[in-house]
Amino acid sequence: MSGKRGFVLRDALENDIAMGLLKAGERLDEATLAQRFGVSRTPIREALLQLATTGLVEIRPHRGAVVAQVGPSRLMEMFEVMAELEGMCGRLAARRADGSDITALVAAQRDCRAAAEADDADGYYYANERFHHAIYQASRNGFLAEQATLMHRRLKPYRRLQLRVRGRIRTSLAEHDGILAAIEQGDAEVASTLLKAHIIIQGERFGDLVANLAEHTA
Amino acid sequence: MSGKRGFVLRDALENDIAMGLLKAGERLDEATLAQRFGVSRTPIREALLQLATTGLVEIRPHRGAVVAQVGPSRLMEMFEVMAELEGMCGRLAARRADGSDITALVAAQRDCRAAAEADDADGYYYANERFHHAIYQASRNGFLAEQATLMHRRLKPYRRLQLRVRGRIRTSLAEHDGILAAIEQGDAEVASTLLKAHIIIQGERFGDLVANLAEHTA
DNA sequence: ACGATCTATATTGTATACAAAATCGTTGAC
DNA sequence: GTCAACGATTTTGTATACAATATAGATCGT
Repeated sequence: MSGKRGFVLRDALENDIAMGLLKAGERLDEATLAQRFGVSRTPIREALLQLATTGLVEIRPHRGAVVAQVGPSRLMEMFEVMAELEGMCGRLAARRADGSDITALVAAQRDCRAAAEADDADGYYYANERFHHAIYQASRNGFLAEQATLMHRRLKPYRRLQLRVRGRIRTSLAEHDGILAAIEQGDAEVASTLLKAHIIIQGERFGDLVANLAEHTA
Repeated sequence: MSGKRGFVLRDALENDIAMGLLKAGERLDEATLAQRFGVSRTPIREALLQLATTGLVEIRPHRGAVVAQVGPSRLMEMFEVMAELEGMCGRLAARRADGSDITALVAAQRDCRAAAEADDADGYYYANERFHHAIYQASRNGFLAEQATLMHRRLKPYRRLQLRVRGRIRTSLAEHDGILAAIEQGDAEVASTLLKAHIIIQGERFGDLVANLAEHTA
């Protein structure tokens, strides 16, 4: 009863968390999940274990798994680290990017602009993802690219929310222009600084969002 | 037949890899490991999965797990990232460290000096570990501290080897002095720069070691 | 009536049984 | 004699069965 082998389950759960289908703090019952995906508990447990290792869920011994609670302060910490990693990618990219890297970056930024002008939030989301991934690649440090991609995935759920913030897309696009220019010109420190700011701003914006939300629900 | 629950197995395997008991590229047979630890395959599989997620072993579908092959170039990439993370820890520590953080740092450095003067390589290894961990803590970014600790663990096997290099301990100790001073004085950029260099040098030294080894075996 | 302890239930953790896939050895053809 | 294809064996992947622990409910005592 399954072609659902390996990484598929993990991705599915990851996506459900990213999409908000599984809310933070929610219990992840193995039997229920097993039934829902039509597999036994074993592969479910393996998927949960992987998600726990990457920090998306928390497993307490004999007490089951829950979607990881990431409070605002923890989230800020994560964005702080992400900013540093992206800054590093940018710095290395400025030094090491070759023709094909630049081509990919320019193409991604073109898509970003198109989506922005069409007011297509989802489209911008994906184009933005490609843009950043292109920077990771351009760093010419495969390990760094992997780490950055992992972090990116972990922050996905929170990033997604705050793209809806009014005017954010336009600002983001402008920031991309600056970053792209710095990388093209090989200006490592500027590229790093701009990228760091680009990410940190997202964290701060998210902080505002959370504060707002807390106010409304309180 | 077991109080070996949870993280114990993972730690044991991790340690075996770090100690070189399990060589890079070596196959990790589930049945054999199960017998060796006196447990069934299930917890072994869980441990391997976790190690795979952190990158210490590689699992190829239906083809079993092997200790991850880290070539010299890959290793350099990892040290490059580690250097950036440590640099970040240092920068934040210089800004945010409080009295207890400084106390821990000074104590760790005292132990380092004692071990160095006694020519105790193992002792220095552990004191050095405490010193760096103290910096992670002092960054006052819990997430960053976790990430840095994880990276540290991943590089453990390689770090250990190159501490034997002649004169490295003395140099390392001197570098610690500079780093400690910068953090105490709150000089964020100096702390960051010194720490980055401190780590990168290790990567380069290891590069020399590998080159030397390759020469001898070729 | 409130609280604590003991028991029943449910859920996680581990072991075993079974299925699917890959490896290795053998056999057969050219 | 070499290479390829087939089959036997080994090993991974999944399901189920069993054991251990935590949770919740009920009973008893104060």
